[in-house]
Amino acid sequence: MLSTQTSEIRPATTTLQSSSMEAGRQRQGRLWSNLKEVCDLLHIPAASSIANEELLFQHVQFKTGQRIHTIGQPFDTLYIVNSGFLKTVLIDEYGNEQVLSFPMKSDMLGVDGIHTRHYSSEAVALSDCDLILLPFKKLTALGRIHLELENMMYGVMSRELVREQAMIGMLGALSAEARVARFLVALSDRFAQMGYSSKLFNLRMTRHEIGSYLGLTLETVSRTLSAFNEIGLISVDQRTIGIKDVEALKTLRRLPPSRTRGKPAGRTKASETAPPSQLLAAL
Amino acid sequence: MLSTQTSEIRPATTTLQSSSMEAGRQRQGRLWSNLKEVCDLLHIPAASSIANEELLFQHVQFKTGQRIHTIGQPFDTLYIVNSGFLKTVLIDEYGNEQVLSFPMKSDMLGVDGIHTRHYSSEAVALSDCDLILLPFKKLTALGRIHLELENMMYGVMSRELVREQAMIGMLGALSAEARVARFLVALSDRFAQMGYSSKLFNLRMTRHEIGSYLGLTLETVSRTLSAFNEIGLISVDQRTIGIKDVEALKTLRRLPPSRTRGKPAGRTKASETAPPSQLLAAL
DNA sequence: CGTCTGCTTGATCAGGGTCAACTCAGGTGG
DNA sequence: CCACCTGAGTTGACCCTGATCAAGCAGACG
Repeated sequence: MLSTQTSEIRPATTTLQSSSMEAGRQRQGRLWSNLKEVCDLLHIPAASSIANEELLFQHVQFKTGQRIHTIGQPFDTLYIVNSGFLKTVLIDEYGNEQVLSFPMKSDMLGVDGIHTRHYSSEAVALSDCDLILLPFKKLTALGRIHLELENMMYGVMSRELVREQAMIGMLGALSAEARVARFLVALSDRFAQMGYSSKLFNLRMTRHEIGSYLGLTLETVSRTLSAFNEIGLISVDQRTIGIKDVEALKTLRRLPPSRTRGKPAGRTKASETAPPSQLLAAL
Repeated sequence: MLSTQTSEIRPATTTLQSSSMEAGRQRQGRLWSNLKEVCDLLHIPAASSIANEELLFQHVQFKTGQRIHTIGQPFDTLYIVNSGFLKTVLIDEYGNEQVLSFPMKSDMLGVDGIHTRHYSSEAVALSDCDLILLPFKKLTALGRIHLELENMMYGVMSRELVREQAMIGMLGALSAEARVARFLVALSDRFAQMGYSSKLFNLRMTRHEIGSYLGLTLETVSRTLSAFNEIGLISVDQRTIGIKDVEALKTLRRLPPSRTRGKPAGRTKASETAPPSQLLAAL
């Protein structure tokens, strides 16, 4: 499913269209990347690191719907997304899914497995994907030699932590409209930084998955998108989203104008700057 | 602002009541711990590590209400809680607080600062605290020599990540009653593992802070505690909580019996096991 | 002794969840 | 090639959980 729009980079172990690859080489019919390429992908300097051709990391392809790892499975490798889109989910005691993230290019997967030595979440490909394998042991050993790598590791984990903190903040304090709005903005930014259009893009996930991610029902997501569409903030056509008014989406405030406030004594005096914007009064 | 309580780092150079300290030694009128003590505190083997007396980490005391670090402040050190209770908070664009965690003994603070080199959250002492300073640079350098330390670092960060994932799952899927119930169970477990009573303990935080942490209002928290009290799950007297029926608290299911479900095709067939328990019908 | 902060409890309201009907696109098989 | 089926998405009607507003109380503190 979704294969129509997936497209994306598909190294297909068979014919290797190196054109679509930013980096990589074949060996034994598989694709490999060296340390420098991995660093580039992660946006880290990789300064002194020699483009060591002996030090190669294997790529692996997953097709839409395939599981990268499951909950409880023994952990031993991290993954970097080279191309494609995924979701990570938690499964609760009743078998319900809770989406935790939508990893895409340059994101790292599997970090949650380090602690208990078993993955604590499940990762599934939402499109055909190309991932780079990073055997954890090997990686930490390397980190001791190439300090940029070590920094990268700490940095990536910290970044992930900050991301989740922001997520908690959002779930704890924002209205449904605000959540959806920020979700769209975040996606837009992400696509931009991957070199795609930030104004027009395709959602790789279902309304249900978005809802799970945002702590909402799929109906609410659908209704909210429709509402945004009606007031001209975006255009919606199935999975295709057009961003019309980023600023409005960014500043869209929670409807409950307070809560959890310590002292309204605005810390950043920027408090009252945001426009009143009862944009969604139309609802 | 708030300078009354800020004051930062106050190593209590004065009288040193070593009684309340589990480990540490004086030097220049300050308290220090060696690597082994730090490892013990974090529950990591610390096997080969020599009880290196040259390698000392400084303690710092904070009084109730003091700020350990603030958002945006340059990052250079991590903290381990040796004693006391804290909260970490995010401040949104309107000055509202969002509680992220309630760190206590053996928890690590400041990890979110690694990525951007600036703390992205604020930590405040909810009681008098004793923290151990871990200069990040020094720590990573040490990690390259003492591999247990390195492991510890990755482990702690991963653990924190898993904790936040669970938090996201909770905020995204559980009812108010279930959140409060799980919060109490988690606290109970935590106290137990610190050697305190798991059946009777004092909340170190206000209803408001609990509410913020759980994504609820203080009124809802208060009402829920009262309800638990009435049906005999717990006893409540101000900040003092007595746990009466842990099991009920643990299995207390979300009231909305579904949502976010992918396919009811129960993965773990344990789906229907939990008791129907409309425990709170009394509400 | 007045004030302030934390907590409890009640009354009211609405955001968003639930249930349900319907449309649409793609895939399948006769 | 088309009928049929399935899953995604949209939309409406209804209602419940939990937020909001408000009043009152108790302990801490100057």
